[in-house]
Amino acid sequence: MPWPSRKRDKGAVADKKEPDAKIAKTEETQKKEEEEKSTKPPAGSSKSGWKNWKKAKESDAGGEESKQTYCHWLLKSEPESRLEKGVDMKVSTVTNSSARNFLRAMKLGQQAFFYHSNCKEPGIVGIVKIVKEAYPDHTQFDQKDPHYDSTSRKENPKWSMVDVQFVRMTKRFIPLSEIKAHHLAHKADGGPLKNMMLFTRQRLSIQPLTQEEFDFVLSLEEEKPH
DNA sequence: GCCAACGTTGGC
DNA sequence: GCCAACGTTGGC
Repeated sequence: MPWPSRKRDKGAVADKKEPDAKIAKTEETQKKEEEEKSTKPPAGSSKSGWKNWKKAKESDAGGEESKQTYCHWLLKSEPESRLEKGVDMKVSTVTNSSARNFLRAMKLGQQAFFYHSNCKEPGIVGIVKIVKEAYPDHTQFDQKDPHYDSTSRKENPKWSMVDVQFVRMTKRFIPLSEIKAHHLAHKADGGPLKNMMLFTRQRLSIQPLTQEEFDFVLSLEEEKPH
């Protein structure tokens, strides 16, 4: 049986009960890396990979998905164990430059919905906040780690992670079905959830939310379940 | 650089 | 467990 492809995920554990859960994230495609490199000043480039990486992060802000300044997020997590290379993957992400860009756009203190996916009742269960912005995921350099990536170099790490901290559970479970019903209604009447990425980019595991989307979804916790 | 084949996500 | 959606890969 073939192992899942290496590009799959970098999942460190993000158990919501844990105060300093780490969410490891996405691969940068080689192409992207090259693009980023080309935006850097050619001289004096004996800077550390880390600095280059940070710089790339800043220069990356012009992409189509960064036109808007996002200040809230939705993080998908599978509540049940799924084994990958014999290791329990609590958080995973797609190999996707969008996911990577979003991860890196996360700012200290921003809040994110913690969403349970791939389970009987998918939906939002809680709120976490970013306590450490994107930094290289050390597991990609650890040969014994299931996420070891022989093609990633320390000077230019392919994978990143952020740290999030549990803030609180939502006052009630907010099921996907309910959010979806609003999304459909809002598509017709122009309401705040009309473009919500949970539906327009259904497979993206790290998604930004606008202030309006965040506020609206949060307001649902005050309502009676539907 | 198109696009068919393929593989995975994740709702149902 | 099925399969639609959709991202990725690779042949051309």
